[in-house]
Amino acid sequence: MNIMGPDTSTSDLVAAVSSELTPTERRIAEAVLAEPTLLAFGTVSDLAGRVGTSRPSIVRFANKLGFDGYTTLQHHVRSDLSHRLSRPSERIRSDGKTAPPARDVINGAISAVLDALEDGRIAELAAPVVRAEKVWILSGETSQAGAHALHSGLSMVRSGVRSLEEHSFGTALSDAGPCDVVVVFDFFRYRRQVATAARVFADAGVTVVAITDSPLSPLVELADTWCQIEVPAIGPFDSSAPVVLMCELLIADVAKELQDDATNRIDRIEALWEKTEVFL
Amino acid sequence: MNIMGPDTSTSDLVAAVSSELTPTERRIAEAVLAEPTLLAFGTVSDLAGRVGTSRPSIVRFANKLGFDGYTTLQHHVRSDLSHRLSRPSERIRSDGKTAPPARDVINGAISAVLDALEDGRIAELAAPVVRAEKVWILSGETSQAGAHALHSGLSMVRSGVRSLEEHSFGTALSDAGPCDVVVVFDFFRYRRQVATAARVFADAGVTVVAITDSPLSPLVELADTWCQIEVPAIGPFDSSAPVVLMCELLIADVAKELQDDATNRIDRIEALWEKTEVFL
DNA sequence: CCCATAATGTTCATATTGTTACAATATCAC
DNA sequence: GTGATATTGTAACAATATGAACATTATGGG
Repeated sequence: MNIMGPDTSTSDLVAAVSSELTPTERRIAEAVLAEPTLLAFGTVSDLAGRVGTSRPSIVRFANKLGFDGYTTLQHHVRSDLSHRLSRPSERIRSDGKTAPPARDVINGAISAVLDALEDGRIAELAAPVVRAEKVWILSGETSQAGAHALHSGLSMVRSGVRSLEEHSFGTALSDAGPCDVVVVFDFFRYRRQVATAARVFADAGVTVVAITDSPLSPLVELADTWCQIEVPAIGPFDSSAPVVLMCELLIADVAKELQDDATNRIDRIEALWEKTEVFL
Repeated sequence: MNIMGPDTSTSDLVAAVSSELTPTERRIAEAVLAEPTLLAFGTVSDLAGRVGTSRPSIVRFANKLGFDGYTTLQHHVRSDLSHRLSRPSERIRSDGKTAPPARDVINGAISAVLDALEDGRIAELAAPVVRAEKVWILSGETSQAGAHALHSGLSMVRSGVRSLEEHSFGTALSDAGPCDVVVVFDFFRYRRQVATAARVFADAGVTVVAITDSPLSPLVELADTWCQIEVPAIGPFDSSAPVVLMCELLIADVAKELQDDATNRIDRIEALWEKTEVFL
């Protein structure tokens, strides 16, 4: 018998025993996780057919989850499902009700990013990054998440990507030239260091791509291209999710432009990973 | 055969023929409407027993609704139900012969995060982080963005937050004790290093909080609490935006729990920034 | 009241279900 | 290799499902 409560979801059920699953049982688990209604509606034969195994294997799977048969497991799943159906919070019907405001703000910001970068807008930002000899990344402390995402992603598709730590501005700057590009992040409470560093880059002839939250940002006047990002608040902090998303879209576009160069690079990295067995 | 489309709800179905229902059929209709899962889950006998009638009456009821048997009616109800059950993020895939637009996939994943962490779910994840003496953060190369966001955010609200770099596992591990918590990130192509390191933590009695993409993840069995995150693809890469968002929600909740401690800490950091004139 | 007809219940054939016991196969330590 | 063990598939069975033909009961107009 299963020790877990009556309201345990399918995922939790599977999770509890995920380590001791045999190969076929794992396939069964994957199937029922991918299509949750299979367990609730399907018969043993249905499942066996779907997974491509025999009926007893399905029953044994149910046993391993802690039930004394498929029927019992199905009962559990069904009661859990109808339980969720009756709860109003699980709005399966229409989203007509009041959605929590935080949710709207976040969704809005994400949508805004997708809107802003539709069509050719990403390309405008990506173009200099594609062409650049070296790509510098510059950010304040609060917008590091985006910078970090950009750095690691961009490194996958091209070489010469370098992040600027707050202290090493000086040494790094001496390497920068007019064929380079700097991507600068800064948001509302604009940081002096970032702004001044960006200016130095600009003066050195480096193309400046700015990611910021307002046309009034000090970065905008320095920038050759720039992009506005809405920064929603999550609790006491600013969310970097929109920035991260933007960076990822940018990376994808750069990869697309670089075409073979990028894929070759990715393939090499992948091959290296395979060889050193980093994956399970 | 029924003339209505495949997505007609149960209520519409009975409404269409409500005028020509016999008394017992009407009772059946009432029962079915009162408890929608009856049709989806129950057998003919179940329903007959519930309504207090004979099995053939149920079949005839199905016929009157326009189906050629109970089985067909049940299929209809089930497909309608599973359609409604599937969250918007999944609905996209099911519709798709054409590849779903990136926008929807991303929005879906973001919504899924917000759904998954509704109610008290975040609190469950946050609680150990609040209580912990030290908080370790562990992640593979591809999920660094989330780890980074968590590290920098969490450092704002509490002390003793430490990230694990891939090389310094050994030294760091010797410091970890049973009062600590480790937050582990890993997604689909699960990395050997992360899994083994997590295991070492778990064996040392450290509370393991896992952020991963499937209950079948190797992290789940080690975890005391875990959280499932959908990882959408952006171009050739996986997006970390959902993970980042999740981390930020987590941080906000930890901050809320720590209340005064956190605000004091934030104030001190802010004051320091002011004094060193980091802002413009 | 009586009959025609609608409504419902009973019985049964057939198919399919879930389950168990057993055989075959693959896996792995030695 | 070889034997022990774990994993999966096959065959058999009792129980149950559905749907159809038939029997029964209720209903309402003449």
